[in-house]
Amino acid sequence: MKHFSEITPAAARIVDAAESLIRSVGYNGFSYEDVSRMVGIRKPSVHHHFPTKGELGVIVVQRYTHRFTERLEEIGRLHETAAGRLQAYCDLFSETYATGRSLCICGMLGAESNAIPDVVQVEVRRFFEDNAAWLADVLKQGAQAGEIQLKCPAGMLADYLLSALEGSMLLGRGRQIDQGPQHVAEVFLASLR
Amino acid sequence: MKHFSEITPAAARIVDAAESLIRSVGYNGFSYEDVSRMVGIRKPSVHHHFPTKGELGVIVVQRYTHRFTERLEEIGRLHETAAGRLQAYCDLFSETYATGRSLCICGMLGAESNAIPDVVQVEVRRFFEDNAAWLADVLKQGAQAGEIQLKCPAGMLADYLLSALEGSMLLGRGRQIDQGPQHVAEVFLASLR
DNA sequence: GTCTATATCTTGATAGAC
DNA sequence: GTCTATCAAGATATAGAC
Repeated sequence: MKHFSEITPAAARIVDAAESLIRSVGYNGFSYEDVSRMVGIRKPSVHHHFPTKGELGVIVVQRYTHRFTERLEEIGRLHETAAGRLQAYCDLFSETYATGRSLCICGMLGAESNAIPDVVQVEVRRFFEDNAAWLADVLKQGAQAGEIQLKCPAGMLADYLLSALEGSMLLGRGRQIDQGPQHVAEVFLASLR
Repeated sequence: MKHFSEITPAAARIVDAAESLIRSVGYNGFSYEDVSRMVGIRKPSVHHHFPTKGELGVIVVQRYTHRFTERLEEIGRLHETAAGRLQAYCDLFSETYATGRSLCICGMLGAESNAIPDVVQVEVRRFFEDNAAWLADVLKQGAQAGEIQLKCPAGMLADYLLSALEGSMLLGRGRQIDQGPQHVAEVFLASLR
């Protein structure tokens, strides 16, 4: 299987379509036919770039995780305080949800975990581990600097915040409302003061 | 469409199977063939009880919501304090997840919201609204009684807790770990003191 | 309530030409 | 890189017998 960084422009358009479809209807909710329609090519042309659906799924998640990681690094550079970093992190989710009630790719695939190829599942897991570790780190640094007070272990709080963010998107979509992760940062940060 | 309370024992076994399948692989992850295998009858026999998949989905969610509501009433009777009620509420989710990393039916269907029949979506929405209202009520009563301190509006906190619970199941499954909603009550209640 | 048989469509995937 | 043609399997669903 090729690496996501080596894909051609034609393949990238397919990955774009697949990413958008997974966000909206999930891995088991879209087909090669859907992708081909969105990109404007025929089904076998999609298979030419990604022989199996599993390979396509893997590339989608790998590229997503890579881009997300870049945003995390950017947040680290732009914000000095834990509160600032956590707020910016939550904003990533708010912005995603604000775009047509889009879910996090890995939130969607996490729910579908039992019904997707193992190779895709592995990538989803990596995304969550990376995010939980990054959040725990931000919380620990903030506590050491005396900016925030941790009433629970940092790892537990990190998991908790990530859960609330992913869950708020799921809830918002399920309730068919525009209110998604917008309040999560507010409530979470209030609990650290 | 018939009401969930009027289903025959044969139909109930089909609903059991469908509920378990939705929990595990989602609405778009199971087929009538899967149901027929689990129940031990043929596909057309499943259609005899539930002509369309949408009708089956509706009955699954209606029964689930009804049972869940009964548990909420029970919690109201058994526990006097807000903390006790919230802890018992969180335990409902923990117990579900502890059973083979099962998700909440409506958490799963909330994610799949864009890819399920409208009639099912309506039921999912009702479940979330009911739960959010119940939680907001518990929080309000607890605050009035002076048991807990609300740093944010009750409705916002209710949504937040529900998000964290649903999200923690999704996260746990995505990370393939047994740790699910167990810590949510702990962290949430700590933030109210 | 359950069955066999069947219809119709969609799905993921391949062969081979241009 | 894209196409037409094709396939085998699976999906939802119906007809009609027992």
